[in-house]
Amino acid sequence: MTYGSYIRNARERRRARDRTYSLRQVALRIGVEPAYLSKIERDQVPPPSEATIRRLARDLDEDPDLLLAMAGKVSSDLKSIILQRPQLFADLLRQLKDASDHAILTVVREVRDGDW
Amino acid sequence: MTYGSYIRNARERRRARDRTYSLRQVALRIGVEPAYLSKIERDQVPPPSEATIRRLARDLDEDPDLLLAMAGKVSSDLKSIILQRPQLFADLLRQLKDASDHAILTVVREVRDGDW
DNA sequence: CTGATTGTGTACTATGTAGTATACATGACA
DNA sequence: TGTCATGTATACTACATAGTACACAATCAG
Repeated sequence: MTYGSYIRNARERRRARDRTYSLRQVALRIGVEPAYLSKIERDQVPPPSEATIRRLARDLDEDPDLLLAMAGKVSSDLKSIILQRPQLFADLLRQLKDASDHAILTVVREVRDGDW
Repeated sequence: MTYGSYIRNARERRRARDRTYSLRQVALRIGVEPAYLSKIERDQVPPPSEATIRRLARDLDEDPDLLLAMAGKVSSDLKSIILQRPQLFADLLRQLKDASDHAILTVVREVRDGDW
């Protein structure tokens, strides 16, 4: 599923319960022109900026990291974490590239619970 | 140290041993105009594209991840690793944000040696 | 001392990013 | 049945990115 159609789906689902989730009203709340949001939802323009994606995620109650990923973007806070120690994290990520989800989750838990 | 001055330093060091590391000749080898490389080394322009940084890193035998980081960029291969599983890696990186270098290295080794 | 090489100043450009502004046709609904 | 909200088409824009092209003064090498 593309970025645009995912957004459209998410919005329409909410709209079924809450009429304030029309394209125009969402656009108004997140601070963009309706015409622009329309084009976004039909993939007629590239996905918007990180800031706009975040406002959209908040309004639609969606995971910002997921929405950003669908837009082909990595959250800027993750970028700056990597940029602090680029070689270390480069190694780590390349190691984990082909690991299973389960394996990564195990690492996450280990780090969270471990006594470093 | 800034991106530009780091490059200049690295190049001049090499040049002491190898006269083919003049600004002009490096520029020629990596495929940019000398005037542009000159501006890069004096931080008169923002750092070049990822592709150009990689060619520069190769020519100067420097670590591309480090050079990219100094340019404020995250390697596109790391990005695509994250984009495969954005939420998982987002959790992991945020967990490791304040971990010690030692702790991260331990994780790297664990993943490398562990039987997943 | 001269010819090549070096680094740099200045001007310009193409493409991408991230949108706005206005107008319009359609459908809901009171 | 008029008007109000909805989604969309079209045209335009400001700024950033990633450079090129050319000229010029200094310097090094034979």
